[in-house]
Amino acid sequence: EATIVYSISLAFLLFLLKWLELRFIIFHKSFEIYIGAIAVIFTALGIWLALKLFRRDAFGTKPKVKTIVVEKAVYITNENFFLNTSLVSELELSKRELEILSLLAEGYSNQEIASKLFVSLSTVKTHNQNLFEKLEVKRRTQAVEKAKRLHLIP
Amino acid sequence: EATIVYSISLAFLLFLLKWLELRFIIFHKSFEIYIGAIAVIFTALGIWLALKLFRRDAFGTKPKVKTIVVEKAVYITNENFFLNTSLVSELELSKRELEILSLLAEGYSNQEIASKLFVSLSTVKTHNQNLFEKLEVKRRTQAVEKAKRLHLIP
DNA sequence: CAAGCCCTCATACTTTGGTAGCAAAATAAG
DNA sequence: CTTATTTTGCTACCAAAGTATGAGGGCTTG
Repeated sequence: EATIVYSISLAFLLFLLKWLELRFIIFHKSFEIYIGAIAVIFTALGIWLALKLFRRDAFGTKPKVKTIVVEKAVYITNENFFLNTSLVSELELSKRELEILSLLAEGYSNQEIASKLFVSLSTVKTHNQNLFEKLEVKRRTQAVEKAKRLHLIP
Repeated sequence: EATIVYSISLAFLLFLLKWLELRFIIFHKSFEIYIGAIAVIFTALGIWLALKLFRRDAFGTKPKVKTIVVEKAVYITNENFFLNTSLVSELELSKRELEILSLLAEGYSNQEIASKLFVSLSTVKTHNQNLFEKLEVKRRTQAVEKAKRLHLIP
């Protein structure tokens, strides 16, 4: 589109030049002025063309690289729970202990846990003992509270 | 700066033209070609100047819009806890019961709760009974789990 | 004021939980 | 294979939690 306009403009200008040539042929001394006029006109044409072709706003202000920073809220809930593994190793909690910890948090009794894990009540009690000692608590309810707080369980 | 370059370029080109004029004076027939060459040269100069002046990248492509999405972690903690009041009234939980429920969640024993609230152990036990019945649970640990799940406590 | 609810407390009893100490398998690590 | 850790299990005792039932005082409301 712009190219067509340019072509037409060019043709028109060449025609204008031809006319000027005929008209100012007598002013042989002003040949340089003539050339200068052409230079100026075509420079302007070039500038206009550049602006047109590259579809810039006529003002040519600052670079148009807009940086839009969008803050996306990521809600951290139980859904995206990640085990605090470093703390687990620090407290030297075993797999089984963590397993039992989860079941404690879900409100199961020792007997229920024993049944679920196919072990005896004694075993669960032993695990509890070790668990409470490692977590430095006295009761299962405290263990659950602390474990949740330390992200050991969801 | 660019203006200076332009001026110098213009001067140089005019000089070149003068030289060309002298050299191609014999080719009188190619006067139009000469003019055309000037037109093309100055058009190019104009384009270059426009790009230079308005500090565009030479490619002049589309405006670049950089969208940076920053993921911001929003931790859902006690801070944005709102009591599920409708559920409280639905379950007919009293103030005192909710109070005790919170203390249960924090891992306190019945005796500790009694001391904190300046009531007897019996009273706490009674509250617990009513609480468990209303929440339809059997143990304090289940009560805490359910209460947290139902947003009755943080 | 009587009815209803909440908070309080008590007794007696049952169940569950927690402590202490010990020890045998199973598994992992060297 | 040996050593260390984990998992499992036991007995016995004590502490805490939970159940059932009753009851008195305070407060609100029809």
